[in-house]
Amino acid sequence: MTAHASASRTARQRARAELTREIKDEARRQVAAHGAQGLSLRAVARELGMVSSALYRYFPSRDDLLTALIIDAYDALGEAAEAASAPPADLGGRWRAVCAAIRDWALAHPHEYALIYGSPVPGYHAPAATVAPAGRVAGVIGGVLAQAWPVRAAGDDRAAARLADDRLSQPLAAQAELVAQAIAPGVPAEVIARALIAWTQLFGMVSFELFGQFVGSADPADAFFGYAVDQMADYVGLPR
Amino acid sequence: MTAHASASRTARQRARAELTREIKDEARRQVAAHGAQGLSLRAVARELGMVSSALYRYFPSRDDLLTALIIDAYDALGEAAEAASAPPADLGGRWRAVCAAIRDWALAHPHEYALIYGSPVPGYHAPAATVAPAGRVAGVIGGVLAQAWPVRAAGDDRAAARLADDRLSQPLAAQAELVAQAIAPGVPAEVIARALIAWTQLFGMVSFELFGQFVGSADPADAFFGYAVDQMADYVGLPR
DNA sequence: TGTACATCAGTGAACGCGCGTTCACTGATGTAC
DNA sequence: TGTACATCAGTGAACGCGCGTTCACTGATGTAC
Repeated sequence: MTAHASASRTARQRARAELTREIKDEARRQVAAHGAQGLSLRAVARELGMVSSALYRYFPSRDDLLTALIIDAYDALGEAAEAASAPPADLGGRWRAVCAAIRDWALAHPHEYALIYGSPVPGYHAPAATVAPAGRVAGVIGGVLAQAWPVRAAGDDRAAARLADDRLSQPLAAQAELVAQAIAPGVPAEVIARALIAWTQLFGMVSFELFGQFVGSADPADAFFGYAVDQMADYVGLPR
Repeated sequence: MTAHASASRTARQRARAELTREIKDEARRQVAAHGAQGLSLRAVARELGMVSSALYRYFPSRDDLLTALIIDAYDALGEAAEAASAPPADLGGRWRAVCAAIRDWALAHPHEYALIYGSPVPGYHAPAATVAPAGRVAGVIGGVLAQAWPVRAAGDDRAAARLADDRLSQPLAAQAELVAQAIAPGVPAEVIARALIAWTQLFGMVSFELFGQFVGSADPADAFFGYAVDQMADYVGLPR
């Protein structure tokens, strides 16, 4: 093993990384066009000008390729949310920016969104490797809350009074404590419980918009989206 | 045409109605087991002991059979919600009962729930015939609000004060008015807007539970579900 | 630097499968007179 | 009530398709000495 060979990647390694990327890109294109079940190894190979069996050098099965796409989708959405939560703005502004980034990403990549937040693909079970990237968005929301809490605890606002009325059942309190430890240290369980509501509302709303459930009510959804994000900011105690 | 023939159904008509039902039942069983894409006309026919081409006497294509299942699923969920909203209980109790009924139905029929509230089946576009049954659940929620509003408008509670702070943008106000006209006459747009939030939160929460997004946080979801339903009741101004 | 060997990418053919849909047909059920 | 005809349900064979995955292979790239 020469110094050169160990330090830099061989041509083979570069080619492999490149092709792995191209396979995923083409697979993503197919998912974008026809949904998860429209992903076909043969079609990917065809499009890339290779023989279908060659793909097995890169992904051991169709499901593994799908898993890679799922992880990438979680990562892409997580990255968008993280970028939107970057500090310059005030805390309420960051919450709004994160929500908008999530919605925008979902609207721009509807089938990838469906891949991760839609109904699970029957017969496919997400392996453990998808758990960490799936948590990135939750981490961003937790981060905003964790920054907001000390500010709020210092003040003596209306919201704090309302919060005191919340009574969490024992199991919920325990779950909320664990969530706080994981993504929002120092934030009380009552706030976490409210954040879980905001979180489910946000994704419920985005899914409804994407999946066509707003036809006849909040369609187009822009106005309602902005309203809901503001209301939820208020609800979890973020400044307007 | 004899009086007999016109009044009662012929054996043929009875047989046809019966078999149509059996085909849908078997199709539903397949969707329950393998999801929407696991629905195969050939497999349905096989299970019913007939030849696959015979199904075309009952449904002109696979998509039409799927549409029938979707309509039935909306109707089943709508019926469950309607039954739960029946009067004896107080208004807050009815809201809770409706939410619980929706969740219970979803947990009992996860794949049918996914059929109607999950990601749309790619390549399949729901025809107009699905719109009316899809609105039944919304109608139930609207009904509870419509009954609650006069009671609340008469009293002079904290919630009414909070409501006055809500400022709806013009497009949202217009959409909310239309919704009110359709399912909750007399209820102000501000309450409708809040109900839209409760509605998306409810289904977002149910979908998250079903699709596995609560792993690591609100799992099992019972405690959180009860909490969220209470919070949302409060939020839309229903009595505890 | 040059040679012998090991590793790996990509090929091409094949296996075995299930699917939706069409079509000409047989035989049973319903209708009109 | 009985007969002639029309309607309709179900059959069986076929069309044409695409899929995931395996396997023995060739030839290029990388490694050790």
